[in-house]
Amino acid sequence: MTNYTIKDVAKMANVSIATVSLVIHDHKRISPETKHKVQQAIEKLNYHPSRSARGLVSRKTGNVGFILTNDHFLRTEPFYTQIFMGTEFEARDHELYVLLATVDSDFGENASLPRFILDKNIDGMIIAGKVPQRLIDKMRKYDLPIVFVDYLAPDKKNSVVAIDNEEGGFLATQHLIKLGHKNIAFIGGDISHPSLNDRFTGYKNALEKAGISIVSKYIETEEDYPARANGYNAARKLFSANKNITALFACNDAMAIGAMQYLKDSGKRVPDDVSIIGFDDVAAEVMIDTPLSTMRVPKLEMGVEAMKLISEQIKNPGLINQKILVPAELIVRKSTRKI
Amino acid sequence: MTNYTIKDVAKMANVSIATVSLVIHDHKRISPETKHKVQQAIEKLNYHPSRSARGLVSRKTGNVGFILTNDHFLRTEPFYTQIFMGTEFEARDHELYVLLATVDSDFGENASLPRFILDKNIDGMIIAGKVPQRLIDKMRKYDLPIVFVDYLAPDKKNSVVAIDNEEGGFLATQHLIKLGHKNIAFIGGDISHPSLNDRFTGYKNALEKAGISIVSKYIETEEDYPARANGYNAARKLFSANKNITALFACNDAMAIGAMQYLKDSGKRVPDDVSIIGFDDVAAEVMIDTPLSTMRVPKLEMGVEAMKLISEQIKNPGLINQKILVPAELIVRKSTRKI
DNA sequence: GTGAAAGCGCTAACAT
DNA sequence: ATGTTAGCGCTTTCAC
Repeated sequence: MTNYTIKDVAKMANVSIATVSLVIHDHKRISPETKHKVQQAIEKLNYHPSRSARGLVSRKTGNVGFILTNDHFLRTEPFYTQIFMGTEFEARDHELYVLLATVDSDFGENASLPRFILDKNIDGMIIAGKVPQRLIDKMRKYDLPIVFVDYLAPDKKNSVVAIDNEEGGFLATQHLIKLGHKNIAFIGGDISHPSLNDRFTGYKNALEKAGISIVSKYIETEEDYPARANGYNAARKLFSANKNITALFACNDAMAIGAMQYLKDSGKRVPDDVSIIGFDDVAAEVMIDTPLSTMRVPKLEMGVEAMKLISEQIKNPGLINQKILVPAELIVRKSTRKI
Repeated sequence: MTNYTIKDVAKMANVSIATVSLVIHDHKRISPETKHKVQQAIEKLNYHPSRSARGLVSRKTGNVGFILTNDHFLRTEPFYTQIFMGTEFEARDHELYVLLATVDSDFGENASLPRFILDKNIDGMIIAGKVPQRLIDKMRKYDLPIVFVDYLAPDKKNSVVAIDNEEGGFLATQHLIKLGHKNIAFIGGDISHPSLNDRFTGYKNALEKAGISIVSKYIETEEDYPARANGYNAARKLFSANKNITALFACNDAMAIGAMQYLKDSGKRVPDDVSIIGFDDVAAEVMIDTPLSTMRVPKLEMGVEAMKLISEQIKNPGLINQKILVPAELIVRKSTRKI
C-alpha cells in the first residue's frame, strides 16, 4: 500500500519519467512495446498519479462542485440525491471528483458562497434545482464553467440538462383523458418555477387538444412549495369546493402523496373515486397500498449528462451553451383507472 | 478574480515567501508587525493557498471520504444526509473537503472500493451507517484513519460516534408507560443491527423496571429492513392478532409511519386508539395530521463530531480509538396520549 | 525574526 | 520514439 511515484514506474520499466507521462496520457508517438512495458509496471505497482502534482502543473483541481439548496437536499423524496449519484457515477470516466455543497434556500444578502468557490477548489460547477438568483449572480463573477440541472437561470445563459416538462405534463393529462376522465384537476406549488409551470402548460394543452374546457375551479396553484403538506392542503381546497372531480394531476409526486392522504382521510378511495397521477417517480416505496401512477424522470441520467457537459466545458471553455432535454415517461401504477 | 500566489503576497508585503508561509501557519517567531503586513496583503489580494501545491509538499489531499450504502443515501428519510451535512459543515474549520461515495448494500465479492480510496485521494474516511463487513475488511487494508458514525464494526477497532440507543429505547418506552400504557408493542426490522437491537433492549429494560412483563406476542421483529412498508406489515401482523395493544414503540420513524398508515387504513385512530412513538426524528414533515412523537437524534452534531475525530486522527495517526455517545431526546408530539 | 533554497510529483517544451 | 529539464506553488530545513 505504499505510494509509488512516476519515478518508480520509470525505473521499473527502464524508461524516463517523460515516457511514463506520455503513456498515461495515451500519446500517439509511443511504441506499442514501450507502452506495454510501462502499463505493466503501472499495474504491478498499482500506481496512481498524484492529483496534487498534476493539479499544480495543470492548474486544475480535478474537482467539480455540485450545488443545491438544503431544502432540496433534505427533501423527503430522493430526487436530487439521485441526480447527484448520476454525476458521481459519470465523474469516474472523467477522472473528476464531485464536491457537494448546500446553500440556504433564501440565500441572504451577505450569505457566503460555497467554500469550494472561494477556495478555488473546483474547475466547474453543477447547479441542481432552482436556486436564488442572488446566488447565481454571485457565482458568475468567478469565471468557472456552470451547468444547470432541472433549472436554468431566466437569462438562459448557461448549459442545462432539463426535463421536457411540458411534454410530460401533456402525457400525464392525456393519460387521464384516455381513461375517460373529463373533470381533471391540477395542483401545483410555486407555479413561478419554470419546471412546474411547464407541467401546468402541458396540462392545459392536453385538455385543449381533447376539446375539454379548462375550468379554473379545478386548478389549485397557490401553495408556495410542492411538498406533501401542500398537496394535502391543495386537495382539501379543491375537493371540498368541487364534488365532481374524478381525476387529479399533481405537479409532482410529493403533492400527489399529500393529496392521496387527504382523500383517504376524507373517506374517498383512490383510484375508485378519484384517479391521481404525479410526476418525478420518487414515491415508489412510499405509498404501500396504492402505488402512484406518475411520470418517470431519468434522474440518474440527468446527472450523467450534466457531468458530461461540465467536463466538456472544463476542457474547452469556449464551448457554446448546450441544452439537453430529457423526456419523462408515463408509468401507470394503481392510482389511476378507467372511469 | 485572478489567482494570486504566495509570491504576489510576499511582494506586496515586502517579505519573503517563507515569511508568508509562516504567517499563514501562525508560527510563533514572527513579529506582530510583519504578521499584520502579510495578513493585509493576503486580504487585499483575496489570496487562497493552492491546495495542490500544499498537498504536494505535505503528502495530504485535504479530503475526507464519506461512505454509506446507496440504500441509506436514497432512503426516504433524510437521516444520513443530515449527518453528511454536519461533516461538511465542520470540515470548514479543518480546511478539509468531504467526498461522498455510495457503495452497494450488498457489497459483492469483487465489488470495487470507492474510487477515492483506490486513487488515494483522501486522508481519512467516515463510514456512516451499517455497511457490509466485506467492505470494512477491504478498506482497512489501506492504512487510512477510519471513523464510524451510527455503526461500528463488531470488533470495535475504530473510533465511533454513536447514539445512545439503549437509553433512547428506554426513554421512549418509559414515556408510554408514564402515559398509563401497559400493553406496549415493539416493532423492529433487522434486529441484528446493533442500533436497533439496543433500542429493543431499552424497551425491555423499561418494561422490566416498571414491573410490566414482556409479552412476546407484542414484539414483531421479523422484518428485514426498518422501512415504511415493513412497518405497515409488522403492524398488520401485530394488530390483527392482538386486540388489546394500546401503545407501540417503533424502532424508527419510518416503521412508525408505516404502522400509522396501517392503523388508519384499518380504521383505528392515532393516538385515540393507539399511541405510537418512533425514533430518529426524521418524519417532521411527513405526517400531516398526526405529528409523530419520537426520540430526536442530533444528526448534524453527529456529523460534526465525526469530522472532529477524523481530523484529529489525520493529524495524529497514533491516536487511540475514541467513542462518542450522543443522547437521544424525547420529543412529544401528537401521536402519543394518556390512556 | 526573516530569507535562501531544496524538493514534493508531475507536465510539457525542447532536445536528441 | 524517447530523454532532459524547467517550473507549477508551496513547506521546511538551514543560514544569518
